[in-house]
This record gives sequence, C-alpha cells and structure tokens, in this order.
Amino acid sequence: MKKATIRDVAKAAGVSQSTVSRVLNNNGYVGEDARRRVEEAMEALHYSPSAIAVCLSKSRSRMIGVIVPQIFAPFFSRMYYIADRIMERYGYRLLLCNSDESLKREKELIDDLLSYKIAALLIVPVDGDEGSNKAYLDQIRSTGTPVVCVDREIEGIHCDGVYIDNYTACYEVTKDVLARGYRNIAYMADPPIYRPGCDRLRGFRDACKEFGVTVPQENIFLAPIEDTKPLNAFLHDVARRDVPPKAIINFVRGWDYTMLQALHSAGLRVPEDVYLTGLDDDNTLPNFGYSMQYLPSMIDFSEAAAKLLIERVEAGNALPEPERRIFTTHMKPIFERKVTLPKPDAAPTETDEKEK
Amino acid sequence: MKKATIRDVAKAAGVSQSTVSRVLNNNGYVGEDARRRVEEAMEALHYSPSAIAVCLSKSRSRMIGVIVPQIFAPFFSRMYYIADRIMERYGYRLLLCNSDESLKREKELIDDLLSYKIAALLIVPVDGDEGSNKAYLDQIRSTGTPVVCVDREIEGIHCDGVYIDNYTACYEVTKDVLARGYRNIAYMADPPIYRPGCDRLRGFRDACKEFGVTVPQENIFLAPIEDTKPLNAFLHDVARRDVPPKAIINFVRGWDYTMLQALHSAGLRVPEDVYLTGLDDDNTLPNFGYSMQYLPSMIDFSEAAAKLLIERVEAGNALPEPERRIFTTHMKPIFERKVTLPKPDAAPTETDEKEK
DNA sequence: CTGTTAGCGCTTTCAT
DNA sequence: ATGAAAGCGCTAACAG
Repeated sequence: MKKATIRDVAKAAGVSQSTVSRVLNNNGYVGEDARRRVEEAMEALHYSPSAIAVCLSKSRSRMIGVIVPQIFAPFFSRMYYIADRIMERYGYRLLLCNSDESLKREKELIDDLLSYKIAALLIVPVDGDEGSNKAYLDQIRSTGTPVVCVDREIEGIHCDGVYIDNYTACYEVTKDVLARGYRNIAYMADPPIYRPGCDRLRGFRDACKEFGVTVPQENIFLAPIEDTKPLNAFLHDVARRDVPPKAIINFVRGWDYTMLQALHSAGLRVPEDVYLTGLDDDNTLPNFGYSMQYLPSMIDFSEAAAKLLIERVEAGNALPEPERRIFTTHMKPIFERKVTLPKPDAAPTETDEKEK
Repeated sequence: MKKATIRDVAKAAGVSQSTVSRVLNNNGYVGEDARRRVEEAMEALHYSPSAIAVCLSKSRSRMIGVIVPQIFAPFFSRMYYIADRIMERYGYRLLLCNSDESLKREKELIDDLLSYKIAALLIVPVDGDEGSNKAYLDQIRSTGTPVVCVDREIEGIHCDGVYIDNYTACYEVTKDVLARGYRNIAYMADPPIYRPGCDRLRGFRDACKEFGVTVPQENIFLAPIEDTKPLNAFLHDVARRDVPPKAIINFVRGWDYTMLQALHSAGLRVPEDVYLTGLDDDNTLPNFGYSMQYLPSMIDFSEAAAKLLIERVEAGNALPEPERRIFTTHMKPIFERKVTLPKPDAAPTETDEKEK
C-alpha cells in the first residue's frame, strides 16, 4: 500500500489539490464543507505530507544545518540538545555534522548542507592556524541563508552570533586564583591567533599585571585545539617538574578531562596537589577535581542561539544587521565538601570568598 | 545570481539534461567529448546538485534518521560521532532527534523523519513502563525502510540491532565485587520490565547466588530511566544510613554522574568510602571515583551499527532477515594511582587481579 | 551515445 | 471559494 499523496486526498475528498494544499497550510479561503471533507479524507488515508516535496516546491526546507567540532564535547551536545528541543517546537529538524576542527571539512559540510536547502546554519566555526571560512560564511548569509555562529567569534564576521565574554571570564578566574595566594601558576588556552584565544590571554595577562605577577613562559601553554598531543606532553612535563605549578588555569574548551587524566596519571592529585580551574560547561567536573568553573547558563546560552535562529528564519528574506549576543559567564565555586587545597605561595588577598 | 541548475549546465554545455545527469551519476553512456564539456560547464557555473530534488525524484533521500534518548549522554554522543564519520564517507547525512525517553515523542519523531524519506533509521528505542514502539518499528522495516536498533533490544523486535551482552556484563561485575570481599552492596539498574533491565538483574542475581549472598531489598534500586528524581532520593537515603553499602553497582546508563554527585554531596567519597562500578561508556569516569567499568569498545560498537546501516541501505529493496550483533563488554580496571578502597566486609576471594 | 518526456509531491499564481 | 496548470530540480524509461 503506497503512501497517500495530496492527490489521493483530493480525489477522496472530491476537491482539487489546491484546496487540500490550502487546508494543509491553513491559508487562502476554504469552504467550511470542503475543509471538513478534506480533513476526513486525510484522516482516512493516513495522509502525511512529504517534507521533501514541500521543500522542493518552496525551495526552502525546514531543516537547520548544525556544524560543531565534535558533538561529544559536553558543551556542544548540551547546546545541541537544548536547541533541538526548541527548534522542534517550530517544526525544524536539525542536520548535525562534525567538523573535527578542519577548515576544509567545514567548507565541504557547508556545501553539502546547502544542497539540502537548509533554512539556516548554526555553526561553531573553525578558526585556527589556517584561518576560517569567514568569507564563505559571510557570503552564505548575504545570499539569504541565516547563519548563527556559536561560541567562537571570528574576527569581523558579518553573521549573527552568540558568544561568551572570554576576556572577563579569564580575567576574573585568574584574579581569583591570584587572590587565593597562588603565584606559581600555569595557564593554558587556545593560541591567541583568533578571537577567543586573544581575549582569554588578555584577560589572564591583565589580571597578572594587576597582581604584579609574572608567569614564566614555560608555564604558559597555547595549544592548537586540533591536536591533543601537545597538551598531554605539556601536562606530563609539568607534573614532572621539581616544583610543579600549584594552580592551573585551563581555558581550552573540551580538554578538561584530558587534563584531569594527564595530571592523574602523572600522580598529581586534584585538587589536593593542584588547584584546577576551567571554563567548560560540565556540571560533573566540579565534583571531581575542578576547584571552580566559570560558565554560562547552558540553557540561556543555547536558547539564545535557537531564538536567534527562529527569528531569522521566520523573518523572511530581509536579513537585518547581524546581532551579537554576548553572555557573561558566572563563577561557580564547587566544593560542597571539605577538601585540602594545595598551600598557596602567598597569603590570600581579601576578597569576597563567601559567595554561596 | 541564482543557483545553477542542471538545466543551466545542460544549456551551457550544449547537451540535454539527461546527459548532464548521466555524468553526474556516472551511469549510462556518455561521449568523451560531451562529458568534458559538461564537466567544464559545471565547473564554470559552480554547479552543485540539489539533494532535495534528487531525493524527490528518487523518492529516497540520503539522510539517515537518528533517534537517541538524549544526545548529551556520553554513550550516545560518542556513538553518533563515530557513526556520522562513517556514514559521511558514503554520502549520508544524519538527522538527529532526542526522544527524551518518551514513547509518544518517539513515534512523532519517527513519523516526521519518515516524511523526509530517510534512507534508514538508527534508533535507541524507548522501552519502558508504557511499552515500546515495537509494532511500529517492525512495520516501518517491513515497508522497506531499514531500521537499526542500538543498545536496547526490544523483546521480539524484527529489526537489525547492535547490542551489548548485559547479562554477562552485570554477572561479571557483580562477581568481581563480591570476590573483592564486599557483602553489603547496593545494586541499581533499569527496572526488569524490558530486556536490558532483566538481563542485568539476572546477571546480578546469578552472581550473588553463586557467592551465597543475599542482598536486601532496600539495597536494590530499579529506577525508571525517564525520571532522575527517584535515583537521587535513593542515593541520599543510602548515604544517610547507619551502615551504608560499601560497594555500589550502577547499571543505569547515563546516570553515573548523577550518582557521583549525589554521593558526593551526601559526603560519601568515591572510592575511599564507596566502591563504585558501572557500565557506562565514559573514559573519564574511571579516573575520578569509579572503581571500574565494564564497557564495549565504542568504536567497534558504533562501527558495527554504521556498517549495518550501510549494508541495508545499499542493498536495495530486499531486506534480509534482521541481524543481531551482540557485543561483549570488557572489564576495565581503572586505578593508575593508589587509592584507599573501602575495607571489604569479607576476605577477598582469589581471582585474577593482576590483569594489566 | 544522446535527447525527449514523464513524473516525484507539493505550492502558487491565475482564472473562474 | 475553488480548480487548472505551471513549475521546483532531477531521474528514468523510452526512443532514436
């Protein structure tokens, strides 16, 4: 038994396809009587419209292309989940791809998604040594397909975006660490060759400057995010030093566990031996080593992205000037039970340490 | 500038659409000369075929519908990632949805995906108190759309599937715990109202029987996976007992962190106070509390699912008898550094404890 | 080897 | 208020 088409429904209801289409889309005038008959026919035939045919004829689908580096990073899968739940309410379906931080792959993925006539693109753009697909993304947007960037702001990109205030985040975390008296600290983040890396490093440096602290070069690790090996090497090295850093600030998204593992296998306990702070979203981390985290509300953040998407998609042709939403992250202290923290090098500074 | 269609290419190359289509699909005979001209035209016009149009005319897309309970569960996002990378090589794109363990939602999602003429369905099916969509899934398969189930085997389902040998996994883990001398142990898993829950409980019971151990009812928690509250309540209760269990076996997929957190906030340290073992895939857990895990190779597992999918999709109309692939999981001891384990209630049994 | 011609299932003017 | 007809972009016989 083949699947019923609009034609079958029309025939069964004794009307034309156009009428069926009208009741389907609930637009145009449809007689009370005709509408009822059509509805009955649809019911009887178990009719359900072909999304593909609709898409072809409207030359626009209700699919949203989503590209993330790797879906299994908690930050991204959380975001996807929340976005999905929202977009679904508006009848959108998500096509999810993994770019693996490869510029070339990203480009191919975009092309492929475009061939599906996606209504919009939600992307955590690659932006590394080899640059970004900025020009291409801009072009796509200017062609009328909304593009919403997430988490990484490509310098000068002309697309909507939902980001995090990396500068402030890193500045405050660093300040907190220093205020606790730690001086022999290590810092790791994406290299300052693109926006997030720059902002983070700047925040770090500014905080250090404020405390008059100079962090030696060997304690600063700026890792290419495409490859996890250097980070591991660095951490192993760090752990083997005569005087390992007492605090580590990690701002490499998605590498928290890598860090924990490396430190762990190197015999450095967290947080007993090393005070570790990070930026990633993962409410599990705090319990098992992380001293504190600096993170946005994933729900707010993802919702913002989804809402922006909806707005753009529903708006029709005229894309307004790109909108940038910057989320401020919040410090999240994590110790609910007493643990022994590594002894600071200096006396703690007076700060608001009793914020719940 | 509108996007070039096959028509434009044909015109530019001075041939008919069919010829263009032929070189596109690389089938049928095409003259050397014509082929070259077409290729040049495609190049010049930046032509790229519309996946939607292809899909409509073939009435079958190259999209694979994927339904998981919640993508952010490490097990599922890992699987998705691996499957995606494989399917992509074959030109398939994945439409990912979250069922949230809701039977009704799952059904709706399936319907929606079907309207996209998906080439196949990859699903971690809901199977709880309210039953499953077994009949519907069977029907879909019999209609010609391959269905590959993952991780949860619905009793009697007539679809391909890739599963885990839950019985053996749970049996061996329990045996190991008992062999270490723990007697006051707690067990938690999905309720035995469907396959995995049954298998796990059976494995647990068999192992206990073998050791002549009776676990009191209050130490056995069979949680509905749709709701996380009962588990939390149970854990808090457990933690407050005068004599809390010394070992906990957790076989609820995706709840490891919930457990860790609840125990944590209840003041029970893992593994110092409680020996905790689980089944979930997450190579981060072992380092921070979990005493050991029992898991499949996610790569093998996911690959198997993807391969099965490809096979079915490429095969054409005639779907062979459903194939079931059962993966044996492997015990993974996790302590790379010395920690103090809770003191067993009995003397450890002689077992192979020096593996690796 | 290549062109012609129907569709695929639905939307959308344009008449009536 | 409703029907007829022309696409949307591509595939797949069927003729040549």
